[in-house]
Amino acid sequence: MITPHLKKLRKRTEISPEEERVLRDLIVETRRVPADRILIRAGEELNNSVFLLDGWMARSKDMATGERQVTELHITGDFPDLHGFTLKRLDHDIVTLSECTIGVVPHERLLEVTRDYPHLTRVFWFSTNVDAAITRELALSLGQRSAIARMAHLFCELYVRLDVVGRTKGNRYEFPLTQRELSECLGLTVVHVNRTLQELRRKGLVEFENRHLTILDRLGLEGIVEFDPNYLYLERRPV
Amino acid sequence: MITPHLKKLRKRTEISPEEERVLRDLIVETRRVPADRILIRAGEELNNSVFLLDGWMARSKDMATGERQVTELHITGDFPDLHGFTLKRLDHDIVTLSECTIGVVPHERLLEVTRDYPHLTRVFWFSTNVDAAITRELALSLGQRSAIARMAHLFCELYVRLDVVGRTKGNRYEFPLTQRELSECLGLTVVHVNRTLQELRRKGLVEFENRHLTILDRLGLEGIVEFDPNYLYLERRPV
DNA sequence: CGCTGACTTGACAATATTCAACAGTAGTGG
DNA sequence: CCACTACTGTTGAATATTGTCAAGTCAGCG
Repeated sequence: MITPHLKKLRKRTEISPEEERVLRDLIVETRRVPADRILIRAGEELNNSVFLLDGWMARSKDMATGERQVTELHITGDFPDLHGFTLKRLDHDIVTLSECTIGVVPHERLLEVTRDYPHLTRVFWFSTNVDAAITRELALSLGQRSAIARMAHLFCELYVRLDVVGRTKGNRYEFPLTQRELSECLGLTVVHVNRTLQELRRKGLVEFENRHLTILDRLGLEGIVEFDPNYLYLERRPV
Repeated sequence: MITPHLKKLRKRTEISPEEERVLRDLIVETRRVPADRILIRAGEELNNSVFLLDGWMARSKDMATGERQVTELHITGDFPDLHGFTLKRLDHDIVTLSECTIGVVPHERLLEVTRDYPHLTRVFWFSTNVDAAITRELALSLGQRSAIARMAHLFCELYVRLDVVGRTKGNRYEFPLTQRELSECLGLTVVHVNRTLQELRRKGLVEFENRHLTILDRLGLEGIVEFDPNYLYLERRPV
C-alpha cells in the first residue's frame, strides 16, 4: 500500500530494509474517505498524521469572506499533514478531492522515529521541505505569472509528480478537480479558469475532459511557463 | 548573539541548558555581510546553513524574464536556510536587505544534532514548518487578497514576528525595504505599491519613512485584512 | 556638479472580476 | 418515471483592479 511512497523516497535516497519495515509499521489503520470531505480542520489538535495511499487531497486555506486558496495539491504517495507532527495543529484544512485511501500514523510512532532513526527523520524532514518548495513555487506563480502560465505550470508540475509514483499513462493523467477547485489552486475566478482552459485547448496544448488531463504538446506547455522541475528536488542525494 | 533565536524558541518550547549549549556551539564563525548581496544562490551546493543574528534577509525566486517573488522575509533570530540542510541546495536565492550579521553552521554539526538530540531536531523541523506556514499565508495573500490587504497583512505579520525577538519599539519598527523590494514581496508593481502605501497613509493606518514603519492604528490595520496570527504558531507546546 | 536610485504622478491599457443567464448532467425523492 | 434541485461548465457584457509607459522630483554620493 505504501509502495508509491517508497518509490518516491527511493528516487531521492537509500531506504534500508529495516527502514522500510519501520515505515510500513507506522500505519496502524487503513481507511477509505469519500470525496469532498474535510479530513482535518484548521486548528484542531492532532495526534495522528495520514499517509495518502491513494487519491487526491488538498491543503486549503479559507478566509472569513469565503474565498479559498489551495496551497498544495496532494497525490498518491504524499504525506499531506506530516508537518502536523511538529506543529500539533494545522493552519489550513486537509480536504479530499477524490475518494481516498489513507493510512493513519500516530504521532507517538513518529516520535520514536525521531529518537531511533535519524536518517529516516531527515528523510521526513526533507519531505516537508519539498512541500514547502512546492508552495514557494506556487507563490511565484500567484505573484508573478499570468493566468495561462499558472495553469500550464500546475499541469506540468502534476505530470512530473504523478510520473514519479507511476500515476501517468503516456501524456495523460487522472485529474479529478472541477474548474471551481482548479480556480482555488490558481487564485483565479471560475469564469477566468474556464476561459484560460479554452485558450490552452485552442492552442492545442491540453485536453481536459471526463476528469482526465491529456498533454498534447508537452514542450509547448512547458514553453508557456518555462517550466523547470528543479524545485521538486528529484535528484538522488547522499545519505 | 543567538539570544533572539533562543527567545523565539523558548516562546514555543523548553530548551534545556544542555540544548542551549549545543545550539551555541553550532556556530563556527560569525560574519558581517553588506546589504543587497546574494548570500546564497539558487542551485549552489550547500555544506553550511546560516543563522541570521542581526539584520534583514529574503528568500527570492527569480524568473528568466527578470520578475522576482520574495517568498519569505527573514529577520533577526531566523534561520533562513535551515531547509538547506536536508535539501542540499535551494530553489531560491538568499539575499541581504540590510547589513547582516550571520552565524555559519556546518551541516556536519546539524547531522550530529539529528543523531544525538531528537528534541532539538524536532525543534529545528518545527522551525522549517513554521516557515512553510508563513509561505502558505503568503500564497493566500497573493491568490486572494487585494493589494491593500496584502500590504496590511505583511505589516501586521512583521510586527508580531519582530515583537517576539524584541525588535519593535511601541508601534514602530525598522523596515529597511525599498518600495521596489516591497513590491517583490507583494506580487505588485512598484507603481501600485506606491499608490497602495499612500492609501494606507491617507486612511491614517501607517507611516513609512526613513526606513521605519509606524503603525498608527493597529486595529484598523488588522481590520483591513482580518489578521489572525494563528499561522505563526506562537503558543507554547509540549516537549 | 552630474549621476544614480528611490519615490511620485498622470494617462492609458490589459488582465481578470463581476454579474447574469443558460445548457447539460447527475442525483433525489415523490 | 419524472419533476426538482444542485452543481458544473459556458458565454456575453460591463466593470474593477492592477499594470505599463513616460516623465519629473528629490536626496545622496563620488
